[in-house]
Amino acid sequence: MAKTDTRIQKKNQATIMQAGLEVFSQFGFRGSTLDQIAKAAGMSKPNLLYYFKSKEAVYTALLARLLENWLEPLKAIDRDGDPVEQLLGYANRKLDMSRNFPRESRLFANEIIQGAPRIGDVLKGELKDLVDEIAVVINGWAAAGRIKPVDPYHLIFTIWSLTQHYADFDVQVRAILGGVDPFEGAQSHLDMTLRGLLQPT
Amino acid sequence: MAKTDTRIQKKNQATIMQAGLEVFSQFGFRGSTLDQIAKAAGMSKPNLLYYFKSKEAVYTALLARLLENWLEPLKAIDRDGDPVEQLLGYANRKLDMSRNFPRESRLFANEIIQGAPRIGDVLKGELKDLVDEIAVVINGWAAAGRIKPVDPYHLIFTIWSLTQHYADFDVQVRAILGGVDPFEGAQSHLDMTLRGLLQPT
DNA sequence: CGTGGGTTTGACCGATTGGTCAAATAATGC
DNA sequence: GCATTATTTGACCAATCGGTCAAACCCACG
Repeated sequence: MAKTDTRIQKKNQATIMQAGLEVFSQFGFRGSTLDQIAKAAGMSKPNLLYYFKSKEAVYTALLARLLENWLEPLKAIDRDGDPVEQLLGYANRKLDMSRNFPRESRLFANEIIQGAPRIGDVLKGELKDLVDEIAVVINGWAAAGRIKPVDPYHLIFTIWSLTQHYADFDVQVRAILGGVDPFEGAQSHLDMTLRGLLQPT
Repeated sequence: MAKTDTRIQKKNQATIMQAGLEVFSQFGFRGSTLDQIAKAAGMSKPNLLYYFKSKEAVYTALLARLLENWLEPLKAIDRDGDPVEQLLGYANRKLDMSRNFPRESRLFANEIIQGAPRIGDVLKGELKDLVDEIAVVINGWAAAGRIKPVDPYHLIFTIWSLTQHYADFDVQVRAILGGVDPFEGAQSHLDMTLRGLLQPT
């Protein structure tokens, strides 16, 4: 029953989620309409609802998939690696995600700005636990003198904001840079910022 | 004709803009409804439309007021002052705005994320000109060895993202910090980050 | 007072919203 | 080939959307 996903089912579900990502990331949940998503997916509204039982179902499916990819880089930090290398590697991975998946970043940003009504529990649960754990590691690094003493939580916020900014505020960044590719200079500037903050003198 | 704004007119216009800020900053333009705003303003929908001729009029009035306050701190940078002091002062002013006017920040964030359909011209015009001008000043500071050599544009983006993050992602920040006040540690961490990036060795 | 302006709102409008349903169509297994 | 199932959609629904309008209200000022 649950395993009978046809080729065509998989394809249409993927198409719908792609279309939903496009629309939701631009207008947020309440600002998006099923007609918009159906049109972007190239199918009729009833056909869309044949695969997802509601607008909310499309949205939560997108959020669920997103959260997996979102937490992954944080988990990938090597607690036994070189501190500066690990933290810069994490930041660069996040920056790559902003470059390659800007719509996912904006979908997430929209959800948070609107008060995270659907993922507040994840933030206070899984995400907080993960950050708490990393914070202990970072505090250990600082205590050992391997990085400068920093507040680990605000360090994490710093990395998040610096990287996601290029996806979420893409329009503004490009308006100011003119024709220059934002990600060209972003990476080296990000590295420089974090090195200045972390590297022991 | 244009000067006959009664006491009650001023009061109701202010009430409506307050309510509009509350609603728009949470749901964006398309996700907000006139009924919501009218209810938040404690008046009927036709009464609201007696003071603003459309939903769009409320929104653009809010954006116009916002943009003034938004550009002001950037203009206030003293081109002849101490570089590090001026840049840290600017960052701290922006952080104060995130603390004291988080809804304004989220209103702006919503508009940008959604592609800035109503203020794209301001971004590419007035804002870009202002940033270009500051960039020249910063490059001058760097050339004189008064700050480390940095890309002035990405430096500005850094300040924007670091400060606005605390308003725009407030829910996430508080979810992770638990009961701790975010702005407690934010300011010193921000200062440390920028000093590490700017201060010549 | 009372009257003329500014103010407020209930009722309503056409358009759009999320979602349903029965019927038509396409694919699949035998 | 044919029947069965999966897929697709036009037509439709109640609710909500932004906005209108005429009538009621209120409040100064003579």
